[in-house]
Amino acid sequence: MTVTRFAPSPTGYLHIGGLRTALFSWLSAQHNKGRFLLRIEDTDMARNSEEAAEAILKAFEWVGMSHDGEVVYQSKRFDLYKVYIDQLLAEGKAYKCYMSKEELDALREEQMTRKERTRYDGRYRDFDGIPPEGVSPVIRIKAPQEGVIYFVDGVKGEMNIAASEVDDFVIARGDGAPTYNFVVAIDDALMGVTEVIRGDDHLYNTPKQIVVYNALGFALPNFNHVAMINNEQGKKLSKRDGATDVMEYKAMGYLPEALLNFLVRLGWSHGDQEIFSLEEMVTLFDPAHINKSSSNFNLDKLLWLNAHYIKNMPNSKLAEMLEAFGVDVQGHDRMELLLDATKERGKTLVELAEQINLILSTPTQYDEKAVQKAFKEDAKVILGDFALVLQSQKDALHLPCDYHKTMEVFVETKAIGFGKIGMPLRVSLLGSMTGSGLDEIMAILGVEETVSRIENALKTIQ
RNA sequence: GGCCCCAUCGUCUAGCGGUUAGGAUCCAUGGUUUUCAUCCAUGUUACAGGAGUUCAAGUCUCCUUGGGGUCACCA
Repeated sequence: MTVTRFAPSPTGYLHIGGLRTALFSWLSAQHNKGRFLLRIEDTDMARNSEEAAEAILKAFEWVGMSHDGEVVYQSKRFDLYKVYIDQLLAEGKAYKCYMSKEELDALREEQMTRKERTRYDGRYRDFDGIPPEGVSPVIRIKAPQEGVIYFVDGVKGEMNIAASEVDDFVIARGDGAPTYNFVVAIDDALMGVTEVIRGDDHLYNTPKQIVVYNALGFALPNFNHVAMINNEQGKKLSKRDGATDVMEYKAMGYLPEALLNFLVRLGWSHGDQEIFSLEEMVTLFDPAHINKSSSNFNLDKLLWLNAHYIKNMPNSKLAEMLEAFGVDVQGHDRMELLLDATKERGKTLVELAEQINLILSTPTQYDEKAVQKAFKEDAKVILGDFALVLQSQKDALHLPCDYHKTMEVFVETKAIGFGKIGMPLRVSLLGSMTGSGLDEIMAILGVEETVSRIENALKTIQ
C-alpha cells in the first residue's frame, strides 16, 4: 500500500510551497488508494510552537485535504528515539563526541579559509581516552568514509553522493534530544511511509537519512524531490513577493479549489489540461510527470483560475463564503439574481463583495467623469419620465426581462437610442459608469429603490 | 568556494530523434454586450550559447553561460 506523509516543522504558518508538496503527497496516496499521514516535526523545543502546529492543521482543513490516522508529534516520541540511539551506541554504529561548540567553530573557520567543505573531522570516532570534563557530549552516527551513497530519486533520477560529502552528523544533542535527520528516518520507517515527496531543499538530507536507515536495518522508501517554487523573477519566494502563508490566500478571497488547481500545475501537468477538479487530480495524478525544473509563482494565472471557480460555483456556496467578507446575501430575496449578476466580474471574493456592495448600497456620491459624460440636461428629463413609467407599471415588474421590455418600449416611444437612458440610469443607480447589467440591477433593487435612486440622483446632481 | 540539481514564448507548460514546436495565462486587435466584465475569434512572442553523435537533434553526449539547492547540537 502506498503511504505518503507531510511533515512540517511548526515554526510558522503553512507555506505555499509546503502546500504543494503536501498536495502531491496527498494526491499520490489518494490515487493509489493508500494513506496520507501528517507528522509534526517538533524536536527543536526552542523553536516550535503549538500555535504554529494549529495554524498548519487549520490550513489543511481549509483546503480540504484530510489526513489518515492521528497526527504524529515527534516531541512525544523521544523515548522511542532514545531506544534507537542506545542501540546504535551499543552496536558501535554511533559514538559520543565531546567537541565543544567553540572547537567546532574553530574547525569550520579553518576549513573555510582553506576553501574546503566544512565538515566534522571525526576526531572522536574511535576515541577511547578520558573524555574532557564539563562537556555534555553529542551523539554522532558513523557515516561511511568512502564510496558513494546511491539512491534513485523518483523525480531527479539516479543520485550518487560521495561519502566524503556526508560527515558523522549529530543524531542527539548535548541535552539528549534527537535531531531531524535521525528522527525523520526512524519515523518514516516506523510509520510505513513508502513514498517520500518533499522539497528539493531536502535532497542533501537524503544520504544522511540513508545512513540512518542502513544503520538501523530499515528498508528505504522511494524518494521524490520536487523543485522549488520561486517568485515571478525566478528568485527565492519571500514575504516581500506577496503572500507565502496559505491562509493569506483565504483572506484575499481565493477559493481553495483555485489555489490547489494552481499549485498542481506548478511542476506537474497532464497534457494540455489546465482545469482540474480535486477528483480529476486524484485520478490523473502521476508522480512520474513531476517536472525536474523549478517554477515561478505567477499571480495572473491564479487569478484567472480563481475567477473561473467563482463563475462556476453554486450561488448558495458563494453566499456562504461571502459572509467572511462582510457581505450577507443569504437572506436577500434576490440572492440568486444578485450573484448571477456579479459573479462574472469578481476575480476574488473580495472583488465580488465589492461588486455586490456597489449594487446593494445606495450611492452617496457620483463619479465626476461619469456625471459629465452621461448627465446632460436632456438626460434628467428622460430619467424623470422613466421613473414615472416604472412607477406606473410597478406591479408588473419582477424579472430582469420585465425591466428590459419596459426600457425597450420607453426608448421606442421616446424615439431615442438606448444610450440616452442607459448611461444616466447607470450613474443614478450605481454612481459609476461600469457595473452589472441594468435589467438585473433594477430587478434586484425593485421598483421602489430604483425610483428612489433616480430621484436621489436628480436631486443631487446639478 | 566544494558538492548536487535545473534550462522550450514574459510566466505555467506539452514535446520523450523526423512537428508549420502545441496549449494556458498575460498583452494587442476584432466580435457579442446600452457600459464594464464575461464569452468568442484572431494575432505578437520560445527551444540560453557552442561543439559533437546521427541521414535527421528542442529531444542524446560534452563544454560554456545562467539560475537554484545545500554545506548546524534548524527542520
